Amino acid sequence: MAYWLFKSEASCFSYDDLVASPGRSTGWDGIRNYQARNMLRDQVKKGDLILFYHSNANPSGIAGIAEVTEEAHPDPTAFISSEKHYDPKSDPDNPTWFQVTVRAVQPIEPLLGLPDLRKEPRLEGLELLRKGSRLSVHPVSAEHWSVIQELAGLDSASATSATTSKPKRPTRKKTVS
DNA sequence: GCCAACGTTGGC
DNA sequence: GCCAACGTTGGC
Repeated sequence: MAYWLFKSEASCFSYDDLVASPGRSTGWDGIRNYQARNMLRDQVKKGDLILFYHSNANPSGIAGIAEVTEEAHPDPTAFISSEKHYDPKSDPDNPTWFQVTVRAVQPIEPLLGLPDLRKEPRLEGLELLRKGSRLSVHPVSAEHWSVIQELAGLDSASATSATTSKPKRPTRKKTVS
């Protein structure tokens, strides 16, 4: 199980928007950067946990936790000409761009602001905090994850309970999509 | 392959 | 809105 940070412009799609989505879930579409694409496509796995970061926001910061519910599949918005992130060069038979599906797990209220993250010495090395960093999908180490849970006032038990307290069911094929 | 021009991201 | 830092594009 791995940890990630996903950025979203809050005015475009916020954590509240995710919570309000059907099934508290959405396809993480619109990624058009190869480095981020490669991680989405190759490394982000079902069950991984995500820090949902509001960029270009007032204030910017981590607004909640989400989880990966479906691994990489082609990003349909790349093929729709009316979409903002339409890419005419992407071939449906050999897609360039991918998305994963994510579901809201736990909001962080109040949001854990960027200045709070910057002043925590234990978060040194977090990609988000690197000068000039623009990567909208990147890994978070288990150590950094744990520090952020603490700063957010979530102990690791409560953060995982949201995913582990669900009734266990035998694995089965999806019947509805 | 180099690199200048341009577009985008994202903090402030 | 400003601007620094990146990523991409395209001429050569």
